[in-house]
Amino acid sequence: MDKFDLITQNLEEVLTPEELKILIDNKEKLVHYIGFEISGLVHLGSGLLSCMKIKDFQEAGVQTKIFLADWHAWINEKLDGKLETIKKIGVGYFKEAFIATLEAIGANPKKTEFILGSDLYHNADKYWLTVVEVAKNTTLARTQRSIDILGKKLGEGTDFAKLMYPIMQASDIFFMDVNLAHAGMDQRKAHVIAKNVANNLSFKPLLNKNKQKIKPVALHQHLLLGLGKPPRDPKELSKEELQDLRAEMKMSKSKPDTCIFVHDSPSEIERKIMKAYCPPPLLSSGQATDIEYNPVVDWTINLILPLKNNINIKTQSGAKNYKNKESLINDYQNEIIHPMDLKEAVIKELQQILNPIYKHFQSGRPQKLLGELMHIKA
RNA sequence: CCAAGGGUCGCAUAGCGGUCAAUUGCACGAGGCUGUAAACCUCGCGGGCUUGCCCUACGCAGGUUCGAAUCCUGCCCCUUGGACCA
Repeated sequence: MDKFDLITQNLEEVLTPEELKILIDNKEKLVHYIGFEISGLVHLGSGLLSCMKIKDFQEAGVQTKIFLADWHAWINEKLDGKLETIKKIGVGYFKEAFIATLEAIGANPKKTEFILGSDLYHNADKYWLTVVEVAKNTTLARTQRSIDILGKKLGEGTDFAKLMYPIMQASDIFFMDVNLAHAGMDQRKAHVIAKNVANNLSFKPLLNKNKQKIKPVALHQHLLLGLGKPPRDPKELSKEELQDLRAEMKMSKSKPDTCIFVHDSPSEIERKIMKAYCPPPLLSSGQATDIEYNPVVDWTINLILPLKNNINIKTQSGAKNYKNKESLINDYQNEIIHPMDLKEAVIKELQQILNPIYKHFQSGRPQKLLGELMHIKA
C-alpha cells in the first residue's frame, strides 16, 4: 500500500487530501501528533482506534508523537482538577496504557514519542508568543464555537481558561512542527483554527522544506459509538441535530457501561457487549431501525474489521467469515446475522485483541498505576 | 468592593418550623417479557440491622426552638448587575 493510502485508510475526513499529496510528493518529513487529555481510563475510542492509525503512520514512515495534554485536562477539570495529579497520571498510567495498546496491535511504542504538555510549555517563550498570535488571528465567536471540544456546552458559568483551550491546542501543532494533526472528528474545529491561522504566524509557523509557510493537514478518525441507546430518535432530526447526536453518542467514560477500556477483563468485555443496545433491522412493530446508530455494528465495521481484516460469525445457518463491511451489513439487514450472533463474535474478537493489555495491567507497575488512578477517581 | 438572587440525595427540580431520609423527572440497579439490547411492566435507588428503630445527611460553622432543609448570625462559593478604570 502506498503512503497516501496508509495514512488515510479508515479515516473519516482528511483536510485536505490535496495538501497531503503535496507533502508526500515533495518528500517532506512527515510529523504526526495526536493529543489526549489525561482524563481517566483509556477506552477503545481514544486508545485502540488511535493506535491503529499510529501503526499505519509508522508503516508509512511518519514520525509519530503522542501528546499528553495535562494542561488541557487541567483546564477541563479532569480527574481531581489538580495539575500535579493530572501530570502524574499522564506520565504514569496513561503512557503505560498507550504503550501496551500500541504493542498489542503490533505498532512500535519505541518509535512513538510521548510529550508531556508541561514539559513542552516549560520556559518556552515562543510557545506563548504563538498562543497569542493564534488568538490574535481567531475571533472570539469562533473560539467559543470550538469549545464543544471539551465535551461541554458553553454556558454562563464558563471560565475563561476554557477559551484558551482550543487556542493552545492549535498552538501545540505549530510548536511541535506537526504537519499531520490527528484526532477524532470531535476535534475538527480546533484543527480548522490551526489551518486558518497557519499563514499568519510569524514566530513559529509551520514550514515546508523550502521554508514556505504551510497549513497542517488534519486527519480525523471516526468516533466510536457508546454502547447505549441513542438518546433521541435519529429519524426525527435535522442534519445538524444528527451531528450533535453523534457527539452525544460517542463513547464516554462518564457513562460507565457504554465504553470498554483497553485493559478490561474478558468477563467485563462480555458483560458490557451483552448489555449493549443492538436493535435488529426490523422492530416487531415493523419499523426499520437505522444501522448507523447500532453500536455493535459500528464497532464491528470500524474497529474489528480494520484491525483483523475479517470476522467469523456463527449464525443459525452456520459459521461465516466476513472480510468487508458491505457483506456483513447486508447479512445483518437481511436477518441472516442475528444481533446475538454478532455480539458473540465481537466479544470473542475483542477479548482476543485486548487480552495482552489486560494481562499487562494485571501485575507489577502497571497494576499499581491503574490502582492509583482508580483511587483518585473514588 | 456594593446590590440582588442562589447553593437540596449522580444531574435537574420541589419543599420554606413538625406529617422530611426529604417531591418529581432523568440517569442508574434488580427482576419479568423478548434468541441480545431497546420498548414495556414491577420493584429498588444514604448507611446499618432484630424492618422498627438507630446513625449520617439539605454549602460550612454556630445559634433560636420541645423540634430546623426550612428562622437568625458569621463564613465560603456561584450567578447577574453595578462601582472602580491613574
